[in-house]
Amino acid sequence: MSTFDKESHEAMSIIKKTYKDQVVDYVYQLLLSGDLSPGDQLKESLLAEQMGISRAPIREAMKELIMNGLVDYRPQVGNFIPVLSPKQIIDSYTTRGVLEGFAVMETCRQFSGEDFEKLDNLVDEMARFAHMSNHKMVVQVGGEFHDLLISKSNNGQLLEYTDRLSLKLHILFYKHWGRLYSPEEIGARHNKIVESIKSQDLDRIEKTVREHYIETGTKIATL
Amino acid sequence: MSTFDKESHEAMSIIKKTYKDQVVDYVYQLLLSGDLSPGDQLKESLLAEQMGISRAPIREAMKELIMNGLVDYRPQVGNFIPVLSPKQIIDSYTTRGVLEGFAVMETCRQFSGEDFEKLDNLVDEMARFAHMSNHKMVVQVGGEFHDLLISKSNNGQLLEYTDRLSLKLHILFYKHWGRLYSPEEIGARHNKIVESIKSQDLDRIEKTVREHYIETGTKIATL
DNA sequence: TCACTCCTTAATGTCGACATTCGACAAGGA
DNA sequence: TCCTTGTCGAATGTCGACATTAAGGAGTGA
Repeated sequence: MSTFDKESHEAMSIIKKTYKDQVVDYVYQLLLSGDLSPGDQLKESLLAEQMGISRAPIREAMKELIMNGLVDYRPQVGNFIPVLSPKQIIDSYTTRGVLEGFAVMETCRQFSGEDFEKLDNLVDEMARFAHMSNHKMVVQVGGEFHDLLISKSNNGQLLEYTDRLSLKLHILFYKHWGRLYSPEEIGARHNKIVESIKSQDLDRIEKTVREHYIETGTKIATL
Repeated sequence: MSTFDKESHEAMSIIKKTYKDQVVDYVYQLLLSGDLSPGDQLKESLLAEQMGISRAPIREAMKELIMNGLVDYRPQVGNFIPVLSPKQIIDSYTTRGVLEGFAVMETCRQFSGEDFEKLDNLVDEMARFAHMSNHKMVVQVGGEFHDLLISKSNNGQLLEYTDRLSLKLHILFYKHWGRLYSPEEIGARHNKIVESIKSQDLDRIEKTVREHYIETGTKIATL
């Protein structure tokens, strides 16, 4: 039907409508490209000038970035890209491990044979891309892996927090993810998670996922 | 010294400075007093008129309320007090239980004899106030109890989320807390937590705190 | 009666200008 | 030298007005 076509067309072309959303994406790009580094200040006037808009939508975007932990706000002073201490890095990853560990544990019985097949394939892909030093694809496939892990949970509150955390950690540290572990280690570490789910041992699952993230955080914190 | 006196005086008198903070507090009061109920819309123009200020600080305040989960934002439509379904209530309490359960478990060895004395006293107080049907004090002492429980944790990321969750749940449901359980049940439920910490059994501690909150959420969800 | 279109209304989204406040640096005195 | 004080610049905080858009009702046709 034409109605559907129209809707899907709109969905494709007008994904970003308000200036606020464009600003958020712009800042994400600045961070991912390295043009913006921890400690840098985001000056509203400067951003407004660069994007050819007023400060109002800039301020709106700042609030969203603050909510997602990608900007530190100091009243009457300004907005800064956060500089995470080693402990703060570990804390963030630990919290993510606590939340996702619970999510996976709680939903472990919903994983089908097809799901396990997908998970195994994703692990293989990660190891293969790691062997080819294609760090970008390692990160992408790793994202799919973790998305599938928590996809069974329908705890909206928990997913809200895990989404925020994974976004924050992705933006701030994705550059390191591909080089943290050897291809063999990457495969082994993620296989460990899949195996724990297959075991249906609740405590083991939760502990495995938790330690996976704590290990990752500890490693990043020591870079 | 006069320097100290001056600082403490300032800290006492100039707590609320910006209009934004005043708006946030104003909305909290509206919620706590019942003048604002789930489903109600917060119209920027109306709030601005009521407080004699412009819409700019109102919008700033909305962002903070959204971040804390006390306002639902619908683009181009407005800001609404969230209407939580029974499942959403349970999800929120479950998530709080997961986070605080981990926090308490991880710090259980730091509780001193003095801490346990305080915890026991707080439980007694709660039961006593419950017997007197002083629901307000039950809630307040309960807050002190839970604050002490997580006070040992220095995981900033985890505390950030637990603070947001406890604030949200307090604002939305504090009215019910005093009447959920009998005085005996209140004492028993909280004693169970203290006893688990005394046992130093990590799994038991985490499980106890978790179930404490899931139970509470389930009970509130059925009201 | 029902469905569709148009229009009005009221809310949010954005703008440019002004007010306020923090931080740094320079000047002065113990 | 160190501490205090005053000034200045630059950034955020706030304002009132205008632009844009979503929701609901009036009106028309079958």
